[in-house]
Amino acid sequence: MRDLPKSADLLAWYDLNAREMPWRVAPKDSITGIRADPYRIWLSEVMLQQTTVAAVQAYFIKFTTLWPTVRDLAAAEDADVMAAWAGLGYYARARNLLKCSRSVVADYNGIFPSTRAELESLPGIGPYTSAAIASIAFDRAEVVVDGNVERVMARIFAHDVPLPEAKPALRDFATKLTPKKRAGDYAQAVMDLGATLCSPRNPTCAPCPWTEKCRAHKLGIAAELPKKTPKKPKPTRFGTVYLAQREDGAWLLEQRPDKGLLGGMLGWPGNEWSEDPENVDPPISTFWTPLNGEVGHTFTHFHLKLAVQVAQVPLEAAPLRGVFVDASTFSANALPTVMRKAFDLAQGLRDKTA
DNA sequence: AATACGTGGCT
DNA sequence: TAGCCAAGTAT
Repeated sequence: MRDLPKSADLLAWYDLNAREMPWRVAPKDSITGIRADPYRIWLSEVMLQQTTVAAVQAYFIKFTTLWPTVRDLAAAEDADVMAAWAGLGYYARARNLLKCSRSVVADYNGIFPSTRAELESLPGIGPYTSAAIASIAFDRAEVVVDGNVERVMARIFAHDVPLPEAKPALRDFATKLTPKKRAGDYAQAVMDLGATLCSPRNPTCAPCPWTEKCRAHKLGIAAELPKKTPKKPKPTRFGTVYLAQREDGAWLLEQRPDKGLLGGMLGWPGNEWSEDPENVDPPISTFWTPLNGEVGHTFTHFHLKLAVQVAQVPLEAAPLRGVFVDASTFSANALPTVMRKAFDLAQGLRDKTA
């Protein structure tokens, strides 16, 4: 492969244009040997999995304020961590966050391991996150491959094999370009590039430090790459949730099983969501009022239309399922978004998808 | 290897 | 606006 782009050119761009983030060390500090806190890098990288920087910021501040160190997080109540994660999505990440923090405390004396292999053996840390932590927090020369890197490589090398088939080839390209020195800054530089200039829809090639070396730009096909195999259409599933409020204001909620959709999160009792749902007994025997409208929500692999029923129940009411959560303790913000939407609908708040 | 797993923003 | 997309991992 001739005329490869130079990592030094990208690093020079990064030194001037690095985006500020609460978990980041500025390039000038990184150059002088100041390293980011592995705990904060790990936490941010897990939060950033399939999630935008903009969405992560507030959660990161909240988590590091509540739990400044991995020991603090490991000692936290599961329910508090799940509630703090509510709204961020992919809840297995929060469950694995707890498992990982406890493993770091129990097996590594509260000190994050620095090698890629050790990191990847921890819950919730895969090939991308292990390489990101090892390079960014520990200055190891690991090859970091995420969606940004794949897109940038596909364009630089005008590689038109569709994803995911192209993954091995794109990783090989990334390996060729990754420098031994400042690998962490380089990784963050490619990701910044992908998030700003080399964006998915309308890449802004003029200011890119690698334009001249970019084969896709030369061919005028940057915006067409990477190719992707078409996705399957999402089916629509239907369901019903039951919102019961006791006379004293307490709400009837249920903790969902650890496995599966919204696993480990609090939610309203209801039936199983499917294309052809079966009826289920309401969680309390009482007079239920079906609400007008419905909650519309789209998950990764299906659309959901959710009917909502509400009831007021007396103090002595005994639920068949779930537990009453005190009005003083309850916060709709501790619910996953789809459940919060149902609450909002019951409160008469306007739901744009209803 | 293919599928399950959230959400909000952008076009 | 309906679909696409984001710093992936687990199974």
